[in-house]
Amino acid sequence: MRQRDPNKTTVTIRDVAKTSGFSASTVSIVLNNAPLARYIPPQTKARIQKAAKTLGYHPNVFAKSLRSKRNHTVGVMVFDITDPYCTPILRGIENALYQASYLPILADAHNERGRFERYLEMLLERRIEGLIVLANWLYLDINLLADIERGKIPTVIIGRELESDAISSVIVDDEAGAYSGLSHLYGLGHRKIAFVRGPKALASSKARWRGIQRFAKDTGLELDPRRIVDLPDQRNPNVGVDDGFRMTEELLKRKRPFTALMAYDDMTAFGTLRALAKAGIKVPDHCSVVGFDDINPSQLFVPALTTVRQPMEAMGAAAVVIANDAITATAENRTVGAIHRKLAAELVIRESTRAVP
Amino acid sequence: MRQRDPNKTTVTIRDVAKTSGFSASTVSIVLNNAPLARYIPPQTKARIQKAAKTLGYHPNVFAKSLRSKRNHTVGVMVFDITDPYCTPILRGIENALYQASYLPILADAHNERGRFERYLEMLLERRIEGLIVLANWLYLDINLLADIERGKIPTVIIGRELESDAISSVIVDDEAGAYSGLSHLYGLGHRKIAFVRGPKALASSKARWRGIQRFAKDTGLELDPRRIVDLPDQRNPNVGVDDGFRMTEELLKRKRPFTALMAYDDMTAFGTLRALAKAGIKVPDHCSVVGFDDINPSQLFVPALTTVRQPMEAMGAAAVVIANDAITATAENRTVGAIHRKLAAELVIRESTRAVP
DNA sequence: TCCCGAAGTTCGATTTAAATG
DNA sequence: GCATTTAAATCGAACTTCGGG
Repeated sequence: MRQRDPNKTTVTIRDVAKTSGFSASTVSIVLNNAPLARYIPPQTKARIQKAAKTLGYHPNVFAKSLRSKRNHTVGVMVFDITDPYCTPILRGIENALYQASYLPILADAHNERGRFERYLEMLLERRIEGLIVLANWLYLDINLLADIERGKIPTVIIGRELESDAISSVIVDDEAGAYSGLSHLYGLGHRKIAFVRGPKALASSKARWRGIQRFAKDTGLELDPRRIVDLPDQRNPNVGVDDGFRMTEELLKRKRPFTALMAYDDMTAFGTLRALAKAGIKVPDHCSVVGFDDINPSQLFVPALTTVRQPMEAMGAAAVVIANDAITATAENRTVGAIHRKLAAELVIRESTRAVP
Repeated sequence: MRQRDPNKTTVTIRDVAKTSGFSASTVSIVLNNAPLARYIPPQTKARIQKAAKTLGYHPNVFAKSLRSKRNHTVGVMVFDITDPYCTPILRGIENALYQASYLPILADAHNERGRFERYLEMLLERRIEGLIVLANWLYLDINLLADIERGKIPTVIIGRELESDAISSVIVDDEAGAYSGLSHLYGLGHRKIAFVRGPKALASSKARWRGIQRFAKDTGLELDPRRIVDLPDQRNPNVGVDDGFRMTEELLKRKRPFTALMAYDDMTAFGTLRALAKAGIKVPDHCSVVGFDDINPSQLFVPALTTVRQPMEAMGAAAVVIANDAITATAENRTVGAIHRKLAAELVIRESTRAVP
């Protein structure tokens, strides 16, 4: 026999029905403003709405989702939330999601493949409506994409363009960004310029270097191989500083003087700044330094770092727009192809660069 | 008439039942390893498990949650995710949650009250099982707590102890931390020490200052009011740098020489470093500087900042433990009182402090 | 009584088909 | 037929009860 819990705390649609004097169906129709609601007299509507309000009725999202197969939730997978590059992007995602009344479930892969897969599984089980992956560092390969595609979940990757082309992406124009950074140095009169390039395995390293080469070609600037070093292939972004330090010391050891240095990214530039300070070389007086990314600490540094800014919040927002479009398309049974957005980087001139004397 | 969609993509428990040749009930019992499962012969179990695997069966979480009223989700509310203080705590929360197979829903209040309330509403509607609030900055008052208590959701606040005492909290021992920071300076021989205190409205400001006063009393150190300035009451943590800069300039203007300075937090210290550099005062040669927090950029700085470290990851993890205990207690219909944990801060000596010559 | 398995009810909301005046 | 309302089926899984050997 049906036994209702007398001291239950949750109020259901049936409670609203009872106190308003109508059936659950009618309550549902009114409260959701369903098509049928147009036949229902305003008086009835008013009574139902009043009852719902006085009872403090909140529809149970599980029951709702069970039928509608929607839950207004998207998964956000980052590879390392402690990476300062992540946070502004996360902010952009969160903000755009908020506007669209979505809620993000956060997953941090800690740069570990196994953890990524486990999280992906958990997110898929929750029937997230979309997935945004912040692929700043780790290599994504095809296997885990298979999982995503199997689930038919609209997915957007930020910071990396996938070979497969089946998944949408948002990236920054690394080539043009590097071009503008070097152009700034060149405009200040620098000709002997050193470079700490990024890890070879990263697509962004290649793209940024293409920008450098293009500028050199355009202006006739000489790129001396003895003033060029490469960051090793590694995974943990936080050791980027140490690597930047080491590679700059390596550069210094070579005794090829330079009046400016372009670092792969801001983290690397911080290492450079440290190495330069240790060697007694003043920035920007004796040497100018340019970074890439414009992560939060860059503006705090003394001297504040001149850098090429990635529009991180905008990138996060752009990813949400793409995901949202794909989600509504899926809901309406339409199909949309993958979308690839490339956003412009912007040079931010601060204190670490100066005209060559 | 019942019409099953032939090209449906989701596989349900009934599908597993059909292909395994047993009923849905049995499948449920086996797959959840329910109490009744002990009567079921291994052979049956094996067949069911095999069928589930080959079909790629994933139980529908909505249906599950609808009955069990549990969804293994907790809400994590931050006040500003771009604050570098947040991220390590978030990491600690995420990691502990992961161990316990919970997933976090992230909400960022942007330091806005209205946004906090809206998010709280959204989270409550989702029937989150617990709530962790990272209250680093904004003032929380009683109204919004009412909402929380009404929902009977286990809640933990990090970074602030509530007056009401009904809600659990995790904080750092600000007083002892400040004590140890000053003790370090004193041990290096500093006697003329300047202070940039935190905003008066913050509890942590008061606690840290108590630590300072206690140390002064213990050692007979003189606290000269002309070497003390206060940060204004404000909300945005990122302007902390500017305020630190301004207050340090104010200090410099007073012409009361000092050989060391204690800043309210690291952000403030960055401002101090900038002001000192501008005035031609070398750190640590002419002046030592101590911060508080040990946010990520502090170790990157040149000179790297000596600071009092908050165990941020541990604080996040501790909050999860408290929340988890409360959740299981609620599930078992027990009641637990609020728990208040105070974690020790740790002095981290780097490059910004040195013995007075 | 013990073992094994199935039928049926329930969670809370949506929606279709049907009933009422 | 029309306007208004509702009973009943449904979503997918869990749990209680029941029956046959």
